[in-house]
Amino acid sequence: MTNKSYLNNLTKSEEDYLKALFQLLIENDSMKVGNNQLADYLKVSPASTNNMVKKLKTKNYVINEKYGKLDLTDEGKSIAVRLIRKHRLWETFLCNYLNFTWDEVHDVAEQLEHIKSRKLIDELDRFMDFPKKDPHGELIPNANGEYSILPKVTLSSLLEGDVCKLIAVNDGSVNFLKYVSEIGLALSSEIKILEIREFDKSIRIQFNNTEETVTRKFADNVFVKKVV
Amino acid sequence: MTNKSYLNNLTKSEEDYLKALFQLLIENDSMKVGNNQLADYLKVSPASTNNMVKKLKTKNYVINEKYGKLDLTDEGKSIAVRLIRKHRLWETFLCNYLNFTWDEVHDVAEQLEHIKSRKLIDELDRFMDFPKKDPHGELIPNANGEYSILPKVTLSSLLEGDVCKLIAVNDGSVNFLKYVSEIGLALSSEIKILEIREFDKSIRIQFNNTEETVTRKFADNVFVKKVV
DNA sequence: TAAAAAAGTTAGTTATGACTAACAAATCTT
DNA sequence: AAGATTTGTTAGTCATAACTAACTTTTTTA
Repeated sequence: MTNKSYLNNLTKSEEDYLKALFQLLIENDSMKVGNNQLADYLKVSPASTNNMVKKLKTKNYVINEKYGKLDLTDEGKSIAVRLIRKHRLWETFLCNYLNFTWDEVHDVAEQLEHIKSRKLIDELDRFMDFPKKDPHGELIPNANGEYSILPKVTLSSLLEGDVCKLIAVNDGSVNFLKYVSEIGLALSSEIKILEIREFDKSIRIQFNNTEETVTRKFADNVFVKKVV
Repeated sequence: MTNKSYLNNLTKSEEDYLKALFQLLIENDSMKVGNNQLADYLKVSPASTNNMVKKLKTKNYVINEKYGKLDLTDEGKSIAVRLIRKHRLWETFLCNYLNFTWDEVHDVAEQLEHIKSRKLIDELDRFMDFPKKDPHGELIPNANGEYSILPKVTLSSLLEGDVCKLIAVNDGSVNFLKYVSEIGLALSSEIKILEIREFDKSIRIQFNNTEETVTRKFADNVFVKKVV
């Protein structure tokens, strides 16, 4: 048996930790995720995290030596990817069929991703005709757990005069997502960098015949593909 | 504020107890549901039930005096009805859109009914164009919690020569549901009672140009509307 | 109606997964 | 390299919700 992770019966908490660790590992380019960092991310005390890490270590999902950094086993990764698949498929369903907006989907998808049924998620995938991307532009892992990661070029990494296309946004903050829609940005919008102000690194951009000034922090959460 | 029950934050367990009690009260014609009966139904020890009943009493969902029978407050009923609404809408979705069969839906719907989002369930309802009945023939409460109960005439209560239409089946047992589909019965099937055998109360029935003998126990779980 | 059975309750235990407080190890800083 | 800071660990507590075992009340039935 190569991979039976989809029939493991993990608690909601265990799943949350595995997914969080997976996402931190990606954000940090697979290097050095610490216990407290994970605690922070999950808004939980370091002691709780330490406990859970021990548990997940005995279950062979997490690799960690005392006072050392955290990593996931292949099993652990596989579970995390399945959770991300479920999360993104549900988000897609909520947006495309149930009239949810960008900023409303996250909380509900957090609940739905813990529903245990292989058939449910694979049928949902089929029902939507195997979507490739979720409403935030993130790639959806397929039923075999194959997972590609979008190369994350932030808007803030570009230079004056560059032109790019919005391919994804960070879905961590409801307020950010609302803001993005309010100013009229959407996936695939073409954005031109007009000016980067030295003083506060704020950026004047142009899109859809509009001009707008955004902060550096904003631009850090917008992922783009350079066009020119 | 007349009714805000949909924003109460109950645990999965609390919800399970309320729904179970509601269903037992209906089965027993609203009379005399006991602690141990509830324990039995939920496959849990009487001590656990006793504990939870106390908790739900202080929260004003359950009515019960020491050594007395159990009942639900209006609040309690309202929560239970919302759970039943969610359960039946999800079952309908799974059957009609995700290729689930009769016997596969129950377990997944048990999980889905605990997802907390008013918008999710109301939009799902709209998406399916406000279905009236779930795949087992049971009525789906509407968004205002209005709930009608099917008059439950069992197949076993009819007499020789009667003709009836199958309107619902008990969804408690996977094996029963599989059996129903296997012999070719479905909602709206017209059934004629050919003979009731005195010896073991087994019943010879005719439907779709087939004849079949079913047991009394089987007939107890098939709900019909008398036609002739 | 008194004994037996059934139903309900209480007390005490367990597992999960949070928490705080106190402590230990590792890493910065100068 | 020593002290300070950050990071990680341990011990002990709490709430939830299950359990068993022992006990009490109610109901049945002989």
